[in-house]
Amino acid sequence: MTVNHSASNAPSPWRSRRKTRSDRELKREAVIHAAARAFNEHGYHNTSLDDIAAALEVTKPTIYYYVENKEQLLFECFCAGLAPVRAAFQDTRASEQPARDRLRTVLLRYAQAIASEFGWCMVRAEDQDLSAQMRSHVKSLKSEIDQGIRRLLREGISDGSIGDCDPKMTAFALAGALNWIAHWYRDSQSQSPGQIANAFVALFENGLRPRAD
Amino acid sequence: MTVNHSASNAPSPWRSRRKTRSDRELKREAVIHAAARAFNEHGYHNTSLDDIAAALEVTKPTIYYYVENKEQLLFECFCAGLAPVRAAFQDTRASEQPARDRLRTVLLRYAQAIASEFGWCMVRAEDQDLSAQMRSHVKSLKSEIDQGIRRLLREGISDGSIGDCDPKMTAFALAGALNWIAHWYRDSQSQSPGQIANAFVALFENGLRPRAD
DNA sequence: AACAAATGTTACCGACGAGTATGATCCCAC
DNA sequence: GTGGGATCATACTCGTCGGTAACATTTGTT
Repeated sequence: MTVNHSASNAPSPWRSRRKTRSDRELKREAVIHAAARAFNEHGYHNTSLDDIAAALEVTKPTIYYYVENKEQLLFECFCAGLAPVRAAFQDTRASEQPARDRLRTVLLRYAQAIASEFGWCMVRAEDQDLSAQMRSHVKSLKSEIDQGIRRLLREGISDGSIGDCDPKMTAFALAGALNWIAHWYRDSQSQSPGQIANAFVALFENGLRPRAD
Repeated sequence: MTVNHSASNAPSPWRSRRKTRSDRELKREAVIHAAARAFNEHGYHNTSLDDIAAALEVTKPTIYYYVENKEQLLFECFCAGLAPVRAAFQDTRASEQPARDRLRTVLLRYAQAIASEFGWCMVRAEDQDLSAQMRSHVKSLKSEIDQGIRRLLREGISDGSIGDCDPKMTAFALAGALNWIAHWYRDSQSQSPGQIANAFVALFENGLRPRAD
């Protein structure tokens, strides 16, 4: 399947002729970004490296000049999307708020990450498209997120800000609801990622059962 | 990637030599089932038709004798997994319970469907691996489920069994949490699909905020 | 016995796509 | 102005895999 990617906006750094020292890093990031867009739109297997190259107005070997292979491309997209989530966890570690509030901010940033161009890669990477070692690498990163959520839940149960629940199952439910955003969210949607996250957080906090309140 | 599928149990109807009239339909279902297992384990693109054939101790053209092409194979898996969910909706339509209880039973059966061998196909089908017309077909079926959930939510808000919420966002959150089961659930897990579904339903109904109750 | 339909197999084609060998070009240092 | 590294294109290899044509075998029917 050959696809016309010309619709992508964000012009590539190739058309502008300026030579900085960090030029290379910029271009490398542009490659990752283009890959993310393409994967997001057509899926990993339905995106050829020629497609990505064409989106950058470049040829395939150029891609290989900045990246080892297609697999690493997916991995880099995964990491790019994951970084802000890890940062969110880092931030909450310093906070003194009750765990439920810290969890809320983490989920908010998580939702925004999923709604980003890297969201699809974050959700779909690992599966079966990666080599053994990269898969385990991704797996450990994902597990880190999962454990972080579980920890916040346990802390919440301890400090009384969260009701009694199974941290493992609850973390799965939370992550699942958020990850699923990558399957239906599109930029042009009416709702912003922040609004979506808020709606989700409200649902998870209050539940569906009507409150006497 | 060539994979050894010999570990699959469920012996294929080919080894047993008995000739019923519905033999063909049995074999066809066995093909679908084998495909589902293979897709579930290695992903759609990483599963060749030779792999599926090998799992059935048969050769590739035999697959084509029962199915038009690989795409239809995925579609059939999707339908096979979806059938019990539609049945669940059908059943609730006759019920007189409050909407929250009807929703609960639907979610329970939905979770069990996702945890089945067809779960992976249900979640992952559509995306970009299908032709235009099949994709739209799958899309409408999925939309039907989505609308069904939204309707139950609205009815629950009306009859007072469900608190005020945005039906669209809530349906997305519910479906996402449940669909995600296909990404982490494995047969040998400690929790049964029913237990998982119960935990999820409890979470969604009561929420994380501690109840005065 | 003989034919026809149903079932499968062997052996192939053609396309696509990841990855590479080789060389062209451009820029900078000296 | 020249060598050398950085950057990128042309043109290719090569394996895989979906799909098919042609043939074999079995079975039910008359």
